Amino acid sequence: MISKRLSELRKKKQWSLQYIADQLNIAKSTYAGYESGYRQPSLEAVKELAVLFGTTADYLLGVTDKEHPTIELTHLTFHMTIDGEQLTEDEIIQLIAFIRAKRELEKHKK
Amino acid sequence: MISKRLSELRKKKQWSLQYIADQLNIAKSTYAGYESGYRQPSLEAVKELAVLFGTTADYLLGVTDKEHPTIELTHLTFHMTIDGEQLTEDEIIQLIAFIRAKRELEKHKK
DNA sequence: TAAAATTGTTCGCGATTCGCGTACCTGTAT
DNA sequence: ATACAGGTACGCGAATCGCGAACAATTTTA
Repeated sequence: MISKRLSELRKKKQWSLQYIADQLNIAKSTYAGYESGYRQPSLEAVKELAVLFGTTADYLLGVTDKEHPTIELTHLTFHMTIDGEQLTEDEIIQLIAFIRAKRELEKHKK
Repeated sequence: MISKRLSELRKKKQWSLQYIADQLNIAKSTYAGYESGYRQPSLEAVKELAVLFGTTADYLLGVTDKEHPTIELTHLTFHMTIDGEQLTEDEIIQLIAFIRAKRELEKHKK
C-alpha cells in the first residue's frame, strides 16, 4: 500500500529516488526498497515523507484514500492562519461572503 | 512520540493493554512495548491503532501535534470548499490578498 | 481476609527486517 | 564510445521485531 502511494506521488512530482533519499538522509537503495515493497520505512521516515510530499501519514498508510483532506469552510473545525496570524470568526465569514459574491458575479458574466 | 500518544489515548479510553492486543491480534507484551517505547509498531499496526482510537496516523506519528490542527493558507496542503464547491488556486490567492489588505487597513485605523 | 484473576512491566530468544553498499541494466548527453 | 544519472535487485551485518515467560501490583471474587 505505502509502496504504491510513494511511487505515485514521486512520479507525479517528477522527483528522482536520489532526491528523496537525500532529503531523508538515507541511501537511494533504501528508499527504492520502500517503493518496491522490498522494505518498509521506519515511522520516522513515514513522518518525513508525509511532510515532504505535502500529504498525510493517513494517506501514505492507507487509512484514508484522500490524498488531500477537504475541509468545508462553512463547517470549520480547524483553525486557519495567514502569515502565521490566526483568522478570526469574522474574517472567515467575510471570506465566505467574498467568494460567494465573486462566484455570483461570474455566473452572470457568462 | 508514538508511545506517549498511545499511552495517553488508551488511558483516556480506560482500555487495558490486553484489550488492545486482542483487537490487533498481537501479544500483550508486544503492545506494551509500543507504549514503553521498547518497540515500534509496524505500519499496519499504526494504521489499525489510528482507526481503533478514532484518531489519525498523523497524530500518532506526531506529524501534527495540536489537538485542533492549524492550517496556514499560504502553505496549503488541503483542499477547501465553500458551499461544497472547491476553491481554485486563484480564489485562495485572492482570499489571502483580501485578508492582508483588510489587516493593513485596520493597522492604519488605529 | 485469603485466594484468584487481571493488569502492567521487563527481558531473553529466535526470527525477521532494516539500511547500506554494490553491482547491474537502461536511457541520454557529451 | 564514454560518462553519467535514474532505476532495480541482492547479500551482508546490525538492528529490531513479536512472542512467551516471569514477576510485582492492583482489583475482583469467594
